[in-house]
Amino acid sequence: MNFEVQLKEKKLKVTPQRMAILNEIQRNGHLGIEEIYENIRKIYPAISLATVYKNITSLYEVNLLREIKAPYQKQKYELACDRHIHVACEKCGKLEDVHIELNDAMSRCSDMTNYKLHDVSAVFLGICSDCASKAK
Amino acid sequence: MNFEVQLKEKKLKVTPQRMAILNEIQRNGHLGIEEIYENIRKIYPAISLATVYKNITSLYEVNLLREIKAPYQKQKYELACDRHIHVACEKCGKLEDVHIELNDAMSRCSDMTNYKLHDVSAVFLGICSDCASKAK
DNA sequence: TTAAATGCAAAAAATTTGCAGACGT
DNA sequence: ACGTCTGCAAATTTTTTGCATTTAA
Repeated sequence: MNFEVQLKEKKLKVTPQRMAILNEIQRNGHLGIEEIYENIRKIYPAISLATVYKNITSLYEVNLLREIKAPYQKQKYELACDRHIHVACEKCGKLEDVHIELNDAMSRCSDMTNYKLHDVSAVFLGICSDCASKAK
Repeated sequence: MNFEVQLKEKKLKVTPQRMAILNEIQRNGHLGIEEIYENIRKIYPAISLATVYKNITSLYEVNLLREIKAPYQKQKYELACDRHIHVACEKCGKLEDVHIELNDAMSRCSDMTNYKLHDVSAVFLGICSDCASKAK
């Protein structure tokens, strides 16, 4: 996936700050605003937090980014390119992607509520295997 | 469900503010902090916003409340008594409960990730029937 | 009686805004 | 050249904290 092309499609300018944000999120999978800011600052010390906020907002509005809202966690952002859900470890806070479909649940849900549904934000909560083995 | 009893079980004192918060959430289903504060203030003008925050936190910690984190929405709280998921309307912002199980998805997810999972936070996104009919 | 809860005010944290100058197209 | 984007500082908004006082148990 080529960020330059995607940005141009969305009529957003290709600035170094914007590219840095996208690359940073791509590299890490899921990041909060403050983490994005701090990580980019290591390479690009002049970037301003306001710029990060503004970019997250605009990238979010054109659907290049997606918010992840998980219980017990701060808001995080990920690239919006593929659809998936998440698991979160309640011990260590780790968040991971899981590529499963919830289509059957979505259609059951649609039947029950009369909503036209097209997406889901789902986070399964539990204990990761690392934490489970440490606990013993 | 009797809030007094539940609070005592959790060793929390039964104060009028706390009862007002629980009743308010029960009455409305899902509310954000500011809404809880404003609604209670109508009946109980002396309540302080800090008290609302402190109570939400303590009620949340003893599992009487649950956070709902939905994309595009502020954080809301609901009574934690029964397990269910949500649908959100992207047009009008309405949030509704849906009582379906995601057990099959949870076990698939557990198999794929080696997490021991026990809960899920899920919000299906789409358009409610009201908004769908208006759109025509 | 005593530990916990409240309300207030102040502090801290998170997010947004306005604007002049810089930069991508 | 034009309109967008950036960075800064200030303004807002949201959340937390400290503490004296009150209150439930």
